[in-house]
Amino acid sequence: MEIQGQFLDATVMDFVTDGSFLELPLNFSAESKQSEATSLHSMDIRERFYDFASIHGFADAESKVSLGSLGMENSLDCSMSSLTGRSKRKRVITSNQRHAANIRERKRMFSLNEAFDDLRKKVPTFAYEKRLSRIETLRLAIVYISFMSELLKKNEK
DNA sequence: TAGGCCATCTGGTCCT
DNA sequence: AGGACCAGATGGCCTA
Repeated sequence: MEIQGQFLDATVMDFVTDGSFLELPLNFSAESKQSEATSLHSMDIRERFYDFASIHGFADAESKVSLGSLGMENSLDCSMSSLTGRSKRKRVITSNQRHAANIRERKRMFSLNEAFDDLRKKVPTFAYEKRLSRIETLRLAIVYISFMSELLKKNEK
């Protein structure tokens, strides 16, 4: 099943980019048509995924506000230590250890990005001239999974 | 030029 | 104690 590179139009991208779908109910269905604009939006997405699914033959076509801006930086460490009941311990670290930690962090971020690349390949997109950012990838994946779950439920009936 | 995205460094906390 | 994880800061690159 070759999904990559065909399915993302500008409307979907806008949706994914602005993140407003996060406010949508997970179970968006044709039966529970809400009058809200958000539900219309979700219907649009859902129909587009249906189109995509039927094109590819696996569905029947019918069928962080920053803490800084809130002035919360200083309260963070007190709250953390008070929550955990631990006193802050100052960790002494040599420059060699710092260097080693930096390398480990780079490796960690590298594997995180590999995972994002894998996810990008799984998420249906148009042959979009611009690759999905990490946040767009996550958001689109959420939409896609919701759509597929819905599809599965429908096919079970 | 501003804003978005990303890589990297860094220090703090969590976990083994 | 030390590695993993996390989030903030910073700087570079790219695009509208």
